[in-house]
Amino acid sequence: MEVKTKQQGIKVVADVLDIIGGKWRGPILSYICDKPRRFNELKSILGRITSATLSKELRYLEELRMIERVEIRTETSSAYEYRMSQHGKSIKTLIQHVVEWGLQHRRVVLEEEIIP
Amino acid sequence: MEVKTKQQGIKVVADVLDIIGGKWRGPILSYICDKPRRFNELKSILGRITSATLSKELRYLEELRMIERVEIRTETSSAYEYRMSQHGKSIKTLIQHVVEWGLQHRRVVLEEEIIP
DNA sequence: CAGGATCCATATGGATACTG
DNA sequence: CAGTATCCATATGGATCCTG
Repeated sequence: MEVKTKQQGIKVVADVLDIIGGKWRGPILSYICDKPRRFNELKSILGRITSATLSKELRYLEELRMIERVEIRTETSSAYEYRMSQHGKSIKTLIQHVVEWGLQHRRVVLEEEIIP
Repeated sequence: MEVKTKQQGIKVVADVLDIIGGKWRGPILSYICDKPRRFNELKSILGRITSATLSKELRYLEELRMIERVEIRTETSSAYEYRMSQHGKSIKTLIQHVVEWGLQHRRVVLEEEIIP
């Protein structure tokens, strides 16, 4: 698979933006990336997200094969955690590229504002 | 400038998504990237965008220092074109990274669907 | 040709309340 | 703890009409 037309490239970019875009999906992925997280753990790290929203976003990221919901059983209890899928892990590098460019962007914009 | 906390990293990512996200900003940048474009040229390439929307998006990308609006004067007429700023050009590489990851993502998701 | 002004449709995420 | 169901607020982009 490769990009043959600009139209296709644009669609591929839109796919990716759908995954890391929106208000929460980027942050959620970035926290799960570090280590598997429990539902309420994510909820408290993320701050102002509601259960309903977090639930929806997690379902969607699962559907996209970015994360997996796994049951953790002990003798006495069971719990769930969310972790990156094998494929999901690969987005970490991309996010690093995004951050790098974003920092450069800030430098440029700030400099222009300091020395107009 | 560097990222010291995850919170900062998340903000930087949000900055970038604001630039290439939304329905039109990615496509607009990608067409201007190739070569300078006129307003109505963009409008017709982009297809279903209205003047009002295109106008808003272009103003915003200018404000972000991604593109520049330049007047082209001849003896008999004047016209405007939009071109990437020096800084704006640097996003091309990032978009390539995004496309590469996006293609990999498609491969993974499609394969899983073919062989469930 | 290159837009601005105004008003409107829809999608995203939020508030609230509830369940096993 | 880990969610779901329902309803709702706001933001993004669109439709339409107008201008120099």
